[in-house]
Amino acid sequence: MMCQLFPYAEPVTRWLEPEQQRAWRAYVRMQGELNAHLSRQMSVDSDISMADFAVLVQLTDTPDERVRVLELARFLHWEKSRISHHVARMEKRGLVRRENCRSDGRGSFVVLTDQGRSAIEEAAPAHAETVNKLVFDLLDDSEVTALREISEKIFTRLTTGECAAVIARCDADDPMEVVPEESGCPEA
Amino acid sequence: MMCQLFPYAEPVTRWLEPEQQRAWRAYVRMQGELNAHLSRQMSVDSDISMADFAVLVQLTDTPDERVRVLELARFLHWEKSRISHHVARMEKRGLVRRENCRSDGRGSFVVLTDQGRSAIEEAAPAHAETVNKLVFDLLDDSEVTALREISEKIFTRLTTGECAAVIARCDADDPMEVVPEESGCPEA
DNA sequence: TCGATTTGGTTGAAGTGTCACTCACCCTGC
DNA sequence: GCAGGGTGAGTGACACTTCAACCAAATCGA
Repeated sequence: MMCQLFPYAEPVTRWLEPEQQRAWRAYVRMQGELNAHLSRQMSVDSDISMADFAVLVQLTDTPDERVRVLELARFLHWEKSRISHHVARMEKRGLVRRENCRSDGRGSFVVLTDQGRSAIEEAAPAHAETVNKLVFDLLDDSEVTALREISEKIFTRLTTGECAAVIARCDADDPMEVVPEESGCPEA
Repeated sequence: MMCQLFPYAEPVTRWLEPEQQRAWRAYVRMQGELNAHLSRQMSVDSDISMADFAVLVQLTDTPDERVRVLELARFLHWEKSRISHHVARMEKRGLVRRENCRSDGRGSFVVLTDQGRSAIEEAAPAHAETVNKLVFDLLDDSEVTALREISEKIFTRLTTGECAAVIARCDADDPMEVVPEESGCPEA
């Protein structure tokens, strides 16, 4: 459809209804504030960032603690250049290390270092505690379920059909894994 | 499960329960993807960013389309240096203009320009349409309400008591929240 | 009245994310 | 084999965010 911007071109914009408007404003502000708070808390409790944490979680979730760069990008839904830059910075700090892939000359692995492992082991408990304090201590079971369902709906919308096509980044194999994973371990 | 990363340490970390875990992962991924999509769409539909949009919304919401710099920071929950830098960039692009405050020699106003006004008028309908398409078309009334309530709870938690104090940035007079003083001054 | 402190705002440097581009390698059809 | 296209990954430039330091005007306190 064409969202026309010109008054004479029959705008017919679908603005938000009042309750939607309230919900949207509330969500946007909460989300911004929560992100800010989680990052800040993470860097207070440890010397890694949320982004570092996300990378490290993926690595520790992998049996041999090594992941191909693009696979990392797909897991995290990051652009490959972002991964590349970020891994370079993490490597400089000793959290990970790169290794060549023998079976594919183009590829390379990101490998967890001892320092990286201890970094995430230090950060994870505090992060989980923060998430509990800021989110789950406030929500009853039905709200937790609602949060999950709403999030899944929107996420699915974003990663299927036209939206996914627009993204068209690294979504080669995204099976929309709603992996229960059932562990209680920290997350990304 | 071997999630006890500090088996010998007594802190007894509160990990997330399985359903919380699922909800959290879903939320985090949704939120990241939604942000990315909204930004991308905004810059496709117009030549401004989400940050520009936020600033312009505040300006158009104000009767005389001029706001003091720090007031802007408080509304948006941004740091003042962020506002300062961002306004500088927007000024360079002609979206806003600075003006000295005559009643307070230190202060300055950010003023909407014609170009800024037409920029937001161009961007707003498409943005509303995007939000509808990605969010509200998928949710029924009870879900919208749930989203608002959950968001408000978390936001309130973030902006009251110890959390707010930790932030301690520009929260002088935020109309939204009443910060109870009783929490003392948590420097840790 | 005058120094001390607070407040409004800017600046510079460093870390981060994105875009567009490049390079090297892999694979397929011929 | 080998040309051409696809894929894995890195790079540089630029936009954005944060932090700490700074400046000048305003205000406070004795």
